Amino acid sequence: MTINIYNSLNRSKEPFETLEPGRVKMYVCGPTVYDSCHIGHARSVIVFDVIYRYLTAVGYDVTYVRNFTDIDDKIINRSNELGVSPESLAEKYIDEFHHDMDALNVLRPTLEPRATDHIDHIIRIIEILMDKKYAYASDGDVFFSVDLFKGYGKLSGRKLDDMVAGARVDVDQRKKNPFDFVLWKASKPNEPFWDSPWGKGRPGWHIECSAMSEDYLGASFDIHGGGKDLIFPHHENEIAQSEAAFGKTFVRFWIHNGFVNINHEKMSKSLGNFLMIKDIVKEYHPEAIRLFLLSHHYRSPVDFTDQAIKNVASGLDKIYALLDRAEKYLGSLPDVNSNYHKDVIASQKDFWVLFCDAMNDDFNTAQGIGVLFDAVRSLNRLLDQLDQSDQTNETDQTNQSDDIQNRQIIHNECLNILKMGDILGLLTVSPGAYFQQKKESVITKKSFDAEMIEAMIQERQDARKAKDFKKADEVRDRLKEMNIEIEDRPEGTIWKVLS
RNA sequence: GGCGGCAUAGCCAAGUGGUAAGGCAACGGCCUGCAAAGCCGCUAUUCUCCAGUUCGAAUCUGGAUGCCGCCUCCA
Repeated sequence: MTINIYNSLNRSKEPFETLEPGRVKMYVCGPTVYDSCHIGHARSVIVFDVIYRYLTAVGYDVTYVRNFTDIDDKIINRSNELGVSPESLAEKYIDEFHHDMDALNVLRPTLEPRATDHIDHIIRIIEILMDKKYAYASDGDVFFSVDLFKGYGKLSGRKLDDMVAGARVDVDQRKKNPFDFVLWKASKPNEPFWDSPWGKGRPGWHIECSAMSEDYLGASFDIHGGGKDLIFPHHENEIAQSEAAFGKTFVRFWIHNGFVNINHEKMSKSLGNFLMIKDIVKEYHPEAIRLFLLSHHYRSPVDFTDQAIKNVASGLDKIYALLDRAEKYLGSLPDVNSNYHKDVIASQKDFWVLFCDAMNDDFNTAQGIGVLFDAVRSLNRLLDQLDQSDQTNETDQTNQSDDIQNRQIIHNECLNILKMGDILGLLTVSPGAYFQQKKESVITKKSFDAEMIEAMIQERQDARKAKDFKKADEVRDRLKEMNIEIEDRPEGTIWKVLS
């Protein structure tokens, strides 16, 4: 089995090979903790969450590091505005980040280091760069000299000569080249600072990632990820610093996710259209948000609209409804938490293998979700057939052995579906809990009374028994207006909330 | 100005040389008192347009048009 990954460094898909057999070392740029997380953060975090889950599931021992940038101009500015310390501001948003991501079923990485815990390490790397003459100091600031690093521009495809210096920003006159960037920044009065050989100051933005990745993963590691916007200058500068300091290839595979638009527009401060995670999880099921984000390839842009996510939510209902059917047939659903990576190599092309084929092709979750729905349809079809034969056949010996066989098939197919869900971070609750949760949310939101709904359903049942179908249909129409749909099942009438 | 990306049905979206997955929506059928759910069928002779390479192109090349991102310590 080979996983092909699109490597931003070479702009092509390449077979994934690790530095150490069976081990993956992965670093993903985490948030600067000065504000609440929005849907764009969610996408990045979820994309790499799925990559982490998949690599682990197929048997890799993955060390996944995702940092917090907890010292930075934006944090300082914000804390000044609010009159709180930068530390407490960072702490607050780290808590909120965890809270949001937990709500979205995101697994915690192996390590979540913070920049401020690595100041000594940062200073050491800057000293190495000073010794090697890649860096120069000026008035307490330290800059990296891009002209001296031969590979500068190799990730972003930029050539220093082609770039218009200072096209959009004033050039700092102390820089030897306008694209030189800050490694260490002298602190102004009333700003947080650490002592350094160049005076009191704080790290530049890019150097922290070089320090933390080296600390936990070494000077050379397998995967580095982040949003597309980080390619230049952040990741370009990380490469320059790390490779200049340590003399080794920094990262083998660079993975960058695309952006989220809101109603065809970029999220921006001026438009005021930032969609915060804490707000959308109130409106939509967290798994609907995941399914929505993962139904697009991770490198493509995603356009978030109410209609789009509602459509996806209908699809999620469909999967849970199937699981509900299967659970009733089997008595209980298979346990997906059992160790399953060993059976990845299947003798035939079952849905799990097809799903893995999709994932192996640059983590193509959109295609994988297609396979998931194929599996759902296939299992529904089988259950339909069994329902029909139940009605026509009497029990005899052959039926009993068929029954055992059918249960086995349904169990396996169901397990495949749950395994796919496990990789995508979906289908993590029981079908009963899922539909119950939807009911409760509509009851709370619209202040409906569950007992009232039950009473209406009973009213309709009574009317049906009396063959008063006109009245029965009226009751059903009234429920429909309340966004509630009923289903007459063999075991009784149930109701559910429309997405 | 430099660099990069995208354009596939009513909508969303896979597919990167071998004859168009999947979801949502619509319509027809089975089922049902009628519905709903589920299943079956139907829905792009065709992938923005033009030219080229090829036995063969949504996929490769050149050009046109449209949209978007980065070059601002924005995921």
